[in-house]
Amino acid sequence: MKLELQVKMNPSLYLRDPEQSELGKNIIKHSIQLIHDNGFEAFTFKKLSESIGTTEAGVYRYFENKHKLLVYIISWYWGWIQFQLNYQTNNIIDPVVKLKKVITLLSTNVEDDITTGHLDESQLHQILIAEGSKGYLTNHVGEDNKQQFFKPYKDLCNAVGEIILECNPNYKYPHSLASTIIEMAHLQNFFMNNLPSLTDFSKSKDEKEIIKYLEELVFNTIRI
Amino acid sequence: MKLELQVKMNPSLYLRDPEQSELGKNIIKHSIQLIHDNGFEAFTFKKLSESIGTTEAGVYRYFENKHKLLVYIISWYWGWIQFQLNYQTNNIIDPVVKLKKVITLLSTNVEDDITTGHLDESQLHQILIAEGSKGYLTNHVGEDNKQQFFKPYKDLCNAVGEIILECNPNYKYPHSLASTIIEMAHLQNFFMNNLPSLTDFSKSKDEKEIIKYLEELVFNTIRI
DNA sequence: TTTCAAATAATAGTATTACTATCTTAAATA
DNA sequence: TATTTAAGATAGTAATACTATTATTTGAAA
Repeated sequence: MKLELQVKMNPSLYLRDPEQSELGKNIIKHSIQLIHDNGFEAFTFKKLSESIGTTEAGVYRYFENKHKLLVYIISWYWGWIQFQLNYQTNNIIDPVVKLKKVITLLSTNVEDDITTGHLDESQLHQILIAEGSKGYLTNHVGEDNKQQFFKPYKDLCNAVGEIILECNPNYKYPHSLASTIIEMAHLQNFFMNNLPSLTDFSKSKDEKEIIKYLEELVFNTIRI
Repeated sequence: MKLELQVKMNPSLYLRDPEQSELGKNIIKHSIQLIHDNGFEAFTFKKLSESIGTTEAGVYRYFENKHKLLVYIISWYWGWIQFQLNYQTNNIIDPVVKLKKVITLLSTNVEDDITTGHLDESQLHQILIAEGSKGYLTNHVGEDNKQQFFKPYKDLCNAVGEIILECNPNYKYPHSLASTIIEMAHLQNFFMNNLPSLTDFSKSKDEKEIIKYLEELVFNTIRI
């Protein structure tokens, strides 16, 4: 059985809800494809519209600019990860097992029953690795934050922080450790594949190594 | 006494060596100012040339494009940090003390005798926090890497990895831990000031808190 | 002292990017 | 049937990211 998952998005991110029309869905789908293939810098609304078979103006009716479209995609991803986290850790009592699940979830492309139909979650994971930080590394991060653009990321960070506290209620830096896990799950992957000497995974190039590294880091840090 | 420090730069980064002329030095100086003030996205060679009082073509004689100029600045910064590391840990025997010095060096703007005359190292530190990862998060990271653009970063990562191994010769992930320290020293600072709920430093907004967090993380991880 | 090469300044121009505006057509809805 | 609404088609603009050309200055070698 396949289930459809709807992630609720911040309406300030778009001008017209892309989930509500074929063109909208195509904008998201082709954006993911293009950003994945050529990177965010090379991505333009012109190329996107050509790839869809519509006009630039057509895209601009949905998104004000490409940055908001990127943040939309990133938000969707974090919402999806949040759902996966809840789903996969549901009914698990041991917080250590939970935290291990989280680390694995953040570090790998898990194939799953829960699908969204039109989106390629594996490509999304790759986009997050290479472009995720560009969502907030701007000079307008303050205004974006006021508009709640980063709420899904913060919610996830809080949820992971909660699990950390379940493991060790006295640990003083649950949020920082959570954001460290999330960011490093992606960055060590990027380094492993692109600048391998910044990691110790160059031989195997295996995500499992990243998981082992992060587990050791986390559980030693909180002294489990 | 003030000493002049020359950082040796990769010649593939520039067309004409900016250290060898007044215009060149002005390009670097004003680039740092503009990128610091408005961010890398808003930075253009047009604005830069206007700020210097030269023409766009004048800047293009020194740098092929703004990305190479950014990587130049980043490389210079890591070269300078490498020097600071060697200088500050010189004659220290205890590797734990050394590693603590490194964490402090990466997390703060240390005022120092060693100066470069025309560059503002404190602004550089801010640029690295907000723009550092944009140096390698591109779709041409592979080619840039082949041209050794990231050597200063790798050298630093190796040096930190060496100190980690001095602390615990059996630790399995010295490079990954080193890149984690370097990246997190910057990212936790960015989060603290821009997305504070991703950290546990929101009350004090004090770099010393980041140092404490990283020290605990590192020394628990390597089990000291 | 001349001369000659190199750096710089001044100016112009192009392709692409990041938009905005307008007008028409097609489809859905009341 | 009338009327919104979305989408398509087309045009246009300011800014960006360059390249090219020519003229002027400058400093070092002959």
